Amino acid sequence: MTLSARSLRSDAARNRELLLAAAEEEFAKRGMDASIADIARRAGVAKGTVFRHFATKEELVAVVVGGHFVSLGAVAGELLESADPTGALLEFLAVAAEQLQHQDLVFLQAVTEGDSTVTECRNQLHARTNALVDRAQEAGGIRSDVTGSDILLILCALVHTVGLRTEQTPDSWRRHLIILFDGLRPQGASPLPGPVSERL
Amino acid sequence: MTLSARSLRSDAARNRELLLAAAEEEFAKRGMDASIADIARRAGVAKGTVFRHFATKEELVAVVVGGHFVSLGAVAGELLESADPTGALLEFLAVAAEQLQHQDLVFLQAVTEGDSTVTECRNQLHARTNALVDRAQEAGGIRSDVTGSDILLILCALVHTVGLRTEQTPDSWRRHLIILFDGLRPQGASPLPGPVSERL
Amino acid sequence: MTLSARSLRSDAARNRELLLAAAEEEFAKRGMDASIADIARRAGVAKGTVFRHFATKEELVAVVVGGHFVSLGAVAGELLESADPTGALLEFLAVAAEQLQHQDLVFLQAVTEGDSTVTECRNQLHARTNALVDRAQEAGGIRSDVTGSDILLILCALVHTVGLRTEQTPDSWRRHLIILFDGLRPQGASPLPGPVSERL
Amino acid sequence: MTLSARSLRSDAARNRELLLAAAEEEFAKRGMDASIADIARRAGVAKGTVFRHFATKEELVAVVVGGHFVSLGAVAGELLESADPTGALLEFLAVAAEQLQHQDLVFLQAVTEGDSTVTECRNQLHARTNALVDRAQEAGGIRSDVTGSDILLILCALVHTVGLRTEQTPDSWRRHLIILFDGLRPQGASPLPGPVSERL
DNA sequence: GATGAATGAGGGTTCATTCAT
DNA sequence: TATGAATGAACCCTCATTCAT
Repeated sequence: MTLSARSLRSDAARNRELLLAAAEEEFAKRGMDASIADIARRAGVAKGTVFRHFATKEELVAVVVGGHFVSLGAVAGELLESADPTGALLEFLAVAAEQLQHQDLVFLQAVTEGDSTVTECRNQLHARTNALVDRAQEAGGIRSDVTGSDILLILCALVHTVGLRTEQTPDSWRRHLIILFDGLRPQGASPLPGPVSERL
Repeated sequence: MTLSARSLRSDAARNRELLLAAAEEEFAKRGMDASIADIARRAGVAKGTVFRHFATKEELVAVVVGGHFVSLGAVAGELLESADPTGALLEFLAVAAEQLQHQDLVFLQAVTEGDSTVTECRNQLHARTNALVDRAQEAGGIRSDVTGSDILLILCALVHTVGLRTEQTPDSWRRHLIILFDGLRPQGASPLPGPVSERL
Repeated sequence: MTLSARSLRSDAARNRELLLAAAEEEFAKRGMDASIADIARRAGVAKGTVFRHFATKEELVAVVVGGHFVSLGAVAGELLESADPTGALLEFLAVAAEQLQHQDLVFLQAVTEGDSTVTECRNQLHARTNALVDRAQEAGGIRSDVTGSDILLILCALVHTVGLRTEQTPDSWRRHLIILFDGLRPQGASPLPGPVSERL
Repeated sequence: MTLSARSLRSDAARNRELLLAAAEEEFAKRGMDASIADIARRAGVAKGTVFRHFATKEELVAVVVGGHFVSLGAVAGELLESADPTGALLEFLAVAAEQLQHQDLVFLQAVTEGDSTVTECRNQLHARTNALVDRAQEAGGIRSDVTGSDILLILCALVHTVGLRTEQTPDSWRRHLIILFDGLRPQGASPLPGPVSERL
């Protein structure tokens, strides 16, 4: 009974994963203009099934975006244990960029504004990124006038351009990430104007 | 008749400008989701008039985006005369960012893919940016492994985030631009992987 | 086995009652717009269970409506024994109105058109109401040109308005019922045009 | 020019009338469940055209319902000039019932709750009906404990049943109207409980 | 050239109904 | 028998685009 109950649910769970994967790809391609119909088609389910799993298109976006925040937060959490603070920050950026390659968090986040679950995930990611930055700064690895918010924002921005150039130079963001990182070095850093807000 | 023909033409020209200005503002606010109806309303003309001037919404976008390319190209052209190559590049970035503040070229460009006029404008902008970069590199002002494409792309990416954070820290891109520029310094630059394509 | 079979059956019977009660309330609140999902939720069962008991939403409506017919028919049956024919009719109307207060039979019946069970129940109610009317007419209590159909129809109509005015004057139908009854008096009654059909 | 402008508008005006007529019929048949698609089809226009004329389904309902209020109000207004107050009230009821034959105002009004234009129309109708009733009462033609609200409500209720019985006895409401009117006679009227609200 | 009415495809969402478990 | 996941038709509504005037 438990088994059958579980297997029933596992079908549903499978659809949920298919839907999230499909949504990920469709949102990556078309942003919020991705249609529920396309997502359903890609997942191989009927349109109605989408709404069984996610009450609203916005909720679907929130889950997708929230998932990224959680996942990035986990990466940051692990790297906070690293013995090499500066290297940890660099690795965080690399891993994060790799992971975000197909998503434009900055863009999709706009839709999610106000969803408390997503906000929470984001805040945690934020806190951890700030911690990573703090440690790198204390170690003298990066300039002291930069914040975690700056870095996350730039990171998202860089990744944003990926989708548009896939066929040509899908890896250009790697170059740009290094330029960014070089811009974070403390030696000879130019002074920055006004602070960035704490929100991502 | 010549008179009336001319006045008609000047009326039409005026409408065209009104429409472009309105489109600029609406696209800035809502991206491609801006509706023709809203643009027409803001321009003070009827919906049908939009299509008399621009066969398609995409064409309207193309003209707006193309306008930005031309305008940025002009800025780059002037700065190519500057006696201070490195300063010229920095200034170009600052002016471009300022100008793009309300437009997301990278985003809107996707729609324009394939429009030959826009491509041409973009190529010119590209060529001039490359020239600016070359001169700065020759002067030893910036690292030698970076291209004009890299810089334009990063610039657009940074500006992309502006719209979403208007109320909080509308100027965060200024901070990020400086970080970018610091990342361009030749001293101790980390090696970059593979080249970026020539296309913007 | 008998035991478990029986317990299953009584569970099913219980669910059936729960569903009918839930349907009654939901239909009262939202008419035919009440959703199966809401009814199931209110009854505390799964959606699928609704369809095990009632093949169709229409069938569920038919059973609910039929139940009212049966119940009203029973009331009429009892009152046929009364020693005061005119008082019996008045009481019938009062009791019926009270009972229908939350249901719009005339409305819901439209959906039931053609269901033979409901038709049967309705015919019985009809017959008994006609009998009540006949007796009252013989006793000289009400005008002779009115039929049971007239009265049932008017009754349903009056009750129909109840739902819409709940907060304001939930009892206005009591006033209207009396006006109706006064209209039934034989003294000085105006002649009525053409007969009403026998169907409710 | 005025001519052409007007003819353009007259096409639109024609569609508007076609739509209102179609809406009238569809709402009569299915109440609020009438679909925009059906209304458009019946009017012979595309779905989108409905929304050009009426921003919302509710607005369409409001216009239809409001139209009835206005029209009934006009009838009442004329009859207020009559030399025979009691006859005027009877005629008002007859004309109103005739006109409402295919509409269930009480039902559709629920949707319109809160629309200020409709409310205004309804209030005027209300005021005039009250005036008709007052005059009939002063003339001793009808019982003194009844209000215009009572009468309108009953009238709508009676008419409500029409639609459901079209094929059988479409005119049964004529019978019921007379019964209602007989119930309004002052002689031997039974006392009515609590007052009805002023709102229709 | 300009207008704005008309079109119709497509979008998000709901819901009765079916069916595997 | 009961469950609840899946389906797909239908709904209201938006919007780029066309066209008669």
